[in-house]
Amino acid sequence: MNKNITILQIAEESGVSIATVSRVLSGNVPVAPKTRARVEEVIKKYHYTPNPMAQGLILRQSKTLGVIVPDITNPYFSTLFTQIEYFAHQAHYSVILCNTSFSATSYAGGEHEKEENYFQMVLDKKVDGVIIAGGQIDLCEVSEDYRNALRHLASSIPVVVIGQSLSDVPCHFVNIAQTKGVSIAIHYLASLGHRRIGFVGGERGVVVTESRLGAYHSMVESLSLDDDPELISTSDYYLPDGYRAAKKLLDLEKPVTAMLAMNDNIAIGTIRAITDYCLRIPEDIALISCDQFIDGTYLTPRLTALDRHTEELGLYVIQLLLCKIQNTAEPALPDFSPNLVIRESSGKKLSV
Amino acid sequence: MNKNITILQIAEESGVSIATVSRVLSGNVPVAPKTRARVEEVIKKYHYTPNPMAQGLILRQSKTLGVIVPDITNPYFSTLFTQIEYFAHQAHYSVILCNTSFSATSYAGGEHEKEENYFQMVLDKKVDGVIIAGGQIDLCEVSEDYRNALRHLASSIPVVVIGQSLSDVPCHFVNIAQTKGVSIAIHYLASLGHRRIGFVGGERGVVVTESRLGAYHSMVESLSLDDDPELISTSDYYLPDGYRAAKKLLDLEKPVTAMLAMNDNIAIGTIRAITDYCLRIPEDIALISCDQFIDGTYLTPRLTALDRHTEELGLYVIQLLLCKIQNTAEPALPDFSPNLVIRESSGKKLSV
DNA sequence: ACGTTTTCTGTAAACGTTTACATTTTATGT
DNA sequence: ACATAAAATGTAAACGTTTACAGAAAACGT
Repeated sequence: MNKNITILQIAEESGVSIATVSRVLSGNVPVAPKTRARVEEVIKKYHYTPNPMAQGLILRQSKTLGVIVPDITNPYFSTLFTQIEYFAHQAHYSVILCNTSFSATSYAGGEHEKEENYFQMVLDKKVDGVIIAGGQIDLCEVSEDYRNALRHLASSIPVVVIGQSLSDVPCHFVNIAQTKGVSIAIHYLASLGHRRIGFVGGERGVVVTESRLGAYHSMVESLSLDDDPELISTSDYYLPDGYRAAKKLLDLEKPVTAMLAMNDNIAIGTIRAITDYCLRIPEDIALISCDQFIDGTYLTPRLTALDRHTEELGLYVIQLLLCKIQNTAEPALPDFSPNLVIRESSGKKLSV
Repeated sequence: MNKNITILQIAEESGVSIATVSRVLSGNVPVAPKTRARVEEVIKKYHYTPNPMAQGLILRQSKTLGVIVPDITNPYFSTLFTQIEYFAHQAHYSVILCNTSFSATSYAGGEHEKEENYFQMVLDKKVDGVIIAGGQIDLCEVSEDYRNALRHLASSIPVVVIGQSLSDVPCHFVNIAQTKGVSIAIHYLASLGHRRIGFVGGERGVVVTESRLGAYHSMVESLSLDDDPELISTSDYYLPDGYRAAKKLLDLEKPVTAMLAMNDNIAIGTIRAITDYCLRIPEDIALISCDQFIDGTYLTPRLTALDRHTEELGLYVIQLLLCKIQNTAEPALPDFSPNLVIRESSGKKLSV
């Protein structure tokens, strides 16, 4: 709508060539103080900033990043994004957020856009780098199409992926061990005297679920807890799924005394289910959640949960990406071991 | 990292001029079918897509939109964003998400970036349009700086703002009445026999809070309910705030029999507080939330809440913005009246 | 005052497109 | 077959920058 003011007009108004204007803008090139002052004044007067498209064209960079997540409505991803965006902005990058799939609740029909399309999109957009979190990378079996698309993307621009490493794909994979948290939680429950611990929620075929299951099993073995396939009740990651999964556990002949919920949504569903069976938390059933996005302090009961350090992860991946783009030294990998925040829901030591 | 393939190479390989290639790309210009086929083949072979910077430079558009929100971690904004991004993507726009402030919990220190800076940023980025939701616009008193910045932004590109109208600012303001929902909720509670209804949470000086307070008061008057300033317990919008605000109401000498929580977070905090006082919901206190982002079906108790139609709002604003950009007819304003989803927490008719 | 170095500034090409205009090719009517 | 109209294609300018290179001005030593 408004006339766009260009470097040429700045040049004319300050009586120099466009090259000089460009030089005062760039800052690190010698230009006579007197000239610089004059030009800067005119720039200020018109609030001039260089057209990023023209700049991008010649500099071959867009100062734009892509972030690809499945569902920004999920607190895990929005927390991650918040960190990414903050530090990107500090470094004068803006970020395009790509939301590849709708959560079933947020859009009638639960439509999905193929992630591969978004890979191509950010490529076409000429973003300077991409961060990918969640989606197909979280599946144990990644499709060949996805693999190829990711390889293609990563061979053009720096890509940081939060998830399992894929061989032959030149991304920087940041893989957070999901096993430690589960071990800590189970260990804690066992220390309180629990022998039958239910595993609630988490989709099969998803890396997190499977590795957590692995940790669950090895803890069950090493602590000689009840080893019963019925104690595993997986489901999707949303609230209603958790509700159903928990019910399955409550219908067992030999009841569980503790449950490990795969995330806060599952935990809320589980609370609902336990209450429906007129049981109390933690008196009848102890509960621990593997995430803490909702502040467990204020849930009823106050929820014991694992803190996954999502903020630190976000900071790390954006730093990593910027380093890759600017070819500087990579930051050290922080310690992402989760810690257990103990509240009400896990209860006290069982009296035998 | 990879060699970029340009229109020139496509032209050479298919033995035509770059103009012809450009024409087959554009689609709506006559080009001999034989030529078109040949060129298309080469394009496909190289997966060529035009450089958006070069295109943007000459076409004076970036096919990029800006969305400015205070906190993407808040389900209201992430739901809104999901819709916006989906339809933007369908229309071949990508969207830059600007998160102007950190929620106190998501970043140590709770830093804030001035929204005005982001206004300038999207302007510098040459986005084709902007959607603004939340932030200063939600304050009853908008600063002059903000006003000026917004005016400046809106005089350059199409801007859709979800919030109160500001005179002399050429934005399209979408203002959702917050009063209706409150009226419905209070009316319902009154119909159950409640006379002392508490107002929990919501920051003073914020438009939503004040207009809801207005609705509250007029309902209290028209239904001759207890009119007591002590029944109003405002606070911030986060969970711990709701907890504190609810406690204040519970400490009253003459207790409330029902509470209206300003959103789900407040409601969860309120549940926690009521439970801490060893009171039951809804038997002792009925509760209604003004939002429903968490699926109230699975909370304990199942939460009665107002559905604000946030998805529809998202769809509407993105449609609106695209229409403004493309100069097509505006969509009709949908009916955003919230509806009350009645569940457990509001209870049954009081026995007198 | 004059050559020489140093510092500053201007010219012009390049980035990869789109499109008005000119030109060539093809189709049409006789 | 030929003039003419219609259709397809090519040429070149333009979009707004950055920067290598060249040229001008200032600073310096004698």
